[in-house]
Amino acid sequence: MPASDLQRFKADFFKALAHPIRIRLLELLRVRERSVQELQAALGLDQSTVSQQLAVLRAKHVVGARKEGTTVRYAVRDPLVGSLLDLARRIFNNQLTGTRTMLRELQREARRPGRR
Amino acid sequence: MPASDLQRFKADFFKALAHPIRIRLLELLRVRERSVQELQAALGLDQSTVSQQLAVLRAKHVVGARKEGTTVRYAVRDPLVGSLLDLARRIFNNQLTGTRTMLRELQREARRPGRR
DNA sequence: TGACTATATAAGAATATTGCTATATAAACT
DNA sequence: AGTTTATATAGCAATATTCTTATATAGTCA
Repeated sequence: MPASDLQRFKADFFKALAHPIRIRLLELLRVRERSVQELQAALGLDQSTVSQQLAVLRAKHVVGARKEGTTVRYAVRDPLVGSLLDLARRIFNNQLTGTRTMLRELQREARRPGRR
Repeated sequence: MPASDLQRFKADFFKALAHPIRIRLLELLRVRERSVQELQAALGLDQSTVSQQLAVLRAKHVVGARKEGTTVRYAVRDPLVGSLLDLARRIFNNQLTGTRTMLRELQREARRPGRR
């Protein structure tokens, strides 16, 4: 596999996570397996939307589906995906903290103008 | 911040990683700070392309830029991004292993047909 | 078989991202 | 001031993703 293929593969994986609905689906699925109905109800979205976004996650092998009678249960395929989301959460937290800090800093500057 | 905004924020972060060139940039930058020129040379891409993709990473606050005379040096803003890439690498590895295993399994089935 | 339920997929307009090429800005140097 | 070097951005066609609505499939049960 040429290196460029590998980068494309990696990019595709991140692309799978790059949608608000898919993030919410994964945050539910990382806890436990769930049927499409459950997901649909939990997110207040219509069936088609949920099914489509699950299809994207399935195509990238992030989740797996298990058919049971007429319902299909989805689950995260690799528990490391959960860790990835946790790590991402820590990064977001740093970013937001940075932003808030910067805002506070800006306000401080405004209160003592020209002090540099 | 409503929950949906947060999910959009998270999705945007992953979107920043969802491009082969940006992955390669980050893999270089996680080692150390680099100028646009260095990145350009290392990846064999033209100036405009590199600058554009860096702009995407900058917009999502994944990297930061530091101007030094006429050159601009980029760096990853949060070292956790490096950890994230490592974790992602482990996930890819599991996936590919799975694929290879499946391929091997398929071949095994072909050799003993109808054995189910 | 027919109706019902759960899920998947198709089709196409709306929107966003990419890839190119050209141009702009800004610092340093003559 | 004019030129060179490093970087950024604009403009726009090509491509990919998303959203919405409609339809298809497949299992279950009367």
